[in-house]
Amino acid sequence: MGVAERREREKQHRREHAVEAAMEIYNEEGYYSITMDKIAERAEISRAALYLYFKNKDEIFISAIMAYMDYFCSLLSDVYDRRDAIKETLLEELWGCFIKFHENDPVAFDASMFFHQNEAVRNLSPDLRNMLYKAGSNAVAYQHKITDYGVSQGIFIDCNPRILAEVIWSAFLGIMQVERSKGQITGKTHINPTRDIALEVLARGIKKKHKEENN
Amino acid sequence: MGVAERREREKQHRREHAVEAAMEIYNEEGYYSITMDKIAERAEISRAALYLYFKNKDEIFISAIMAYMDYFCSLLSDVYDRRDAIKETLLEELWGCFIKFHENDPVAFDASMFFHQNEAVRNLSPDLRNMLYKAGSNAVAYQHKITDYGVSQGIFIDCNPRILAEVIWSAFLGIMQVERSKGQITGKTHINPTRDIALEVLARGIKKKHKEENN
Amino acid sequence: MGVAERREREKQHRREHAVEAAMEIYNEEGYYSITMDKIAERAEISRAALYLYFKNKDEIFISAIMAYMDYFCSLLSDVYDRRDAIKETLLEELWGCFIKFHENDPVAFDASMFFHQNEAVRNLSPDLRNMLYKAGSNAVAYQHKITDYGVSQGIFIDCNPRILAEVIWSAFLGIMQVERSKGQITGKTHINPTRDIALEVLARGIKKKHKEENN
Amino acid sequence: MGVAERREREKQHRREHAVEAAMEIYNEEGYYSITMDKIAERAEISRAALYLYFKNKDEIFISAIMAYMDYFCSLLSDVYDRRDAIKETLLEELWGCFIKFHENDPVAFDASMFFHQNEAVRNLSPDLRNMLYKAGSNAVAYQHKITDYGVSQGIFIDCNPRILAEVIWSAFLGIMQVERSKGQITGKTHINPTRDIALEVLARGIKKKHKEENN
DNA sequence: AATGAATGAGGTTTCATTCAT
DNA sequence: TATGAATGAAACCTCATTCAT
Repeated sequence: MGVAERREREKQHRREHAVEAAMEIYNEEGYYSITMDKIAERAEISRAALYLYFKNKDEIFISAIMAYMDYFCSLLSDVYDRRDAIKETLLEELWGCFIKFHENDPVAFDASMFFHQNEAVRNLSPDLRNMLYKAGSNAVAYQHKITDYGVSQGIFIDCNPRILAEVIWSAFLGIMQVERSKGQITGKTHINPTRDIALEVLARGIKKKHKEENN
Repeated sequence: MGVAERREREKQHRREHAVEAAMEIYNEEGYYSITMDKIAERAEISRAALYLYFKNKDEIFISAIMAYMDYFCSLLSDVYDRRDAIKETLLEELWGCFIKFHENDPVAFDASMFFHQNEAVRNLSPDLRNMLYKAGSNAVAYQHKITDYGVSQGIFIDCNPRILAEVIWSAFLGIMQVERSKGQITGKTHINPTRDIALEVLARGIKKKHKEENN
Repeated sequence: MGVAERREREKQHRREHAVEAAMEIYNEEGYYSITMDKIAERAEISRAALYLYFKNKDEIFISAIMAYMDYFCSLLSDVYDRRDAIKETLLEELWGCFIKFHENDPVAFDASMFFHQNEAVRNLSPDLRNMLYKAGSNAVAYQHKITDYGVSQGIFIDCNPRILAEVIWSAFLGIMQVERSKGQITGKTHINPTRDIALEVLARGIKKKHKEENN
Repeated sequence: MGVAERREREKQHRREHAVEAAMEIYNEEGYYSITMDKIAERAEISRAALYLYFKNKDEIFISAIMAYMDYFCSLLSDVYDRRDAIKETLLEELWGCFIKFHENDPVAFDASMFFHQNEAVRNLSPDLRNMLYKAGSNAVAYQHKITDYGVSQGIFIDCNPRILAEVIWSAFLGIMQVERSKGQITGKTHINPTRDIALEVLARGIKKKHKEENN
């Protein structure tokens, strides 16, 4: 029993090692430079051993993404649960989910986005593509629920909540990508002023002003 | 000389054929599915001949992007030149540049963005990466000039124009990518409402209200 | 002692399980699709444990074949023992051995033939190849004895009994293989008419007609 | 033109080289020991070059088989065309087709049979499997026509010609396989007496005796 | 100038077998 | 005794690029 348990934990460790290795390579050289060879070398196991833990190359990557999407969903879920208490700062809280998601592990965030927007998804096996799609849908659904609430409560401007959610998402994505692309060239990432001003812009545009309301 | 000229023109034709072929493949199958073989077949040239016109595979793609970036710069330049006349709708005009850039050739737009944001850029030869960077900088510089003008004229909120330019750019990028990613999954692209509401949000957030100013 | 005995019996059980598993896979997917993994899974043993019972992969298969060859020899031996009583129908009885051998376990029959005719035998270890060869020789020897008797008794045409035995053997083999190959393509196996007519042809060709003799 | 022609011929040469190499390996080590590496080495080209001439590994082998099946069909077709002239020795002529087929290139004959009877066919791509199937059907059709004629003319015993064709085919196959398997073990192949006696047996069994007819 | 031919380098996956526990 | 874990060796295939003609 103790044996089985320890084994399971070790196995889990190695899986994680492999995933970390893959992520490091992703970060340093990009998705299409990931090879089983490189992962194996970094994780200090044989190439063949990787196939003990993962069915194929894609699964290594996807399994990391899934975990991060779950984390993101939990953030959103938390905000939604506290919606009545945080009514006044709903947009900021929502924005905070993205920020936390990103800051918790920027590389994993990148990777998640990479797979949601990139052509790479086309070449995935149907199984994995489906998993990915479901995880994505889940997160999107939570966002809709939050913006829906914001609109219904008169906190956000009166427009289709789905589209509103997309605008916020888009803005965040765009900012992160611009930052990332600059980071690639200059070597520095995370220029926070952009994010702050973006939130300000969003806030001005999305939130209904009380004054406006009172008129 | 007439001969040399004609030759040059023919050469130009083939280059264009190759570039178009590469773009078609990019659109249909994605960047990482482009192969010299496929380009050669579509362009009806031999694979070896491609190396007469381009130094290597990447150059084919990059040369297409360069041309489109030039077009984008010309759009921005035009707006900048008319800045005094269009002061009132500066944001809309700027936004319009993005829209035109995108609608003129969505595939080329995609491709441009792909290379600016994607890891692929890291694996480019320094030469090409430099060209790309310059073309990008050029466009960015124009955007800065426009937002700079907007801030200085009290049309936009008072914040770092560079960051403002990035926010606009980010928003547009984000929207396009969300649309594209949805297109990949649902088969439908270009849900205009998102773009419209995004502009509205941006406008509310970025433009200084006269009322606000007069107070 | 009781313990040792029980252990031995258990060991024997597991060996049999493994052999059965191997045969099932052979039947469903073919010899070259047999893997230690699949055998282990079906036999509900660990892959490593297979190496406790068998020296290597081939031995599993071969040991099954050996058992079936023994059964075949016993059939032939029985016919030979009754040779005087069944003189009149010697060919039919001989033929019947093949039929029984085949029908008792068509898969094992296939497997036996597979190894006797196939290239696979070349890649066996000398040890195993030898065992196989001896088992085969044994069966062949019995057949020779029977045809020898047939010729000597004037029941069969007067020709080298060894060759006669081979002709019968060949005919049966050929029929089975044609049937099997048709089975692979049409999904139906065992078209008995072929076998029946083959026997008729053989009988006409091999058996001396009494009339002929009396003339 | 001369150039293109010569190129084509050279290409043909190399294809043949590759096929020969594959066949040699087949002969020496068996089908499942054929690897692209070994073929390339023997044919004195690079592994990659093989993919210029053949789509994949199987195609190398199958293309050889197809050629031999065509040759076999031509033999059968010739016999059928001369059927009226050779009525008396129809069985011998038919048998002769098998003999020639086999003797023209025993290895190729083996290979043909291998693919028709072996499990290997299951793992073929549908395309190749289809080609193989058609070539096989063609040969079978010819055989049926010949036996059909034999029965209708009262040369062969009165039974289903399709089955008769199969019996002949089976007999030949069986003989060849027994010979081959002996060859594998003793190193000698082609024990002609077996074939001769087999023909005699078949002839006695299949051909209607004039005496029998006159009675 | 143009191209068919050739290939080196690299990538993913499979599997029989060994070994520490 | 039994097994989960690990791996070396090998197989197939792809593709950007070079080269002789």
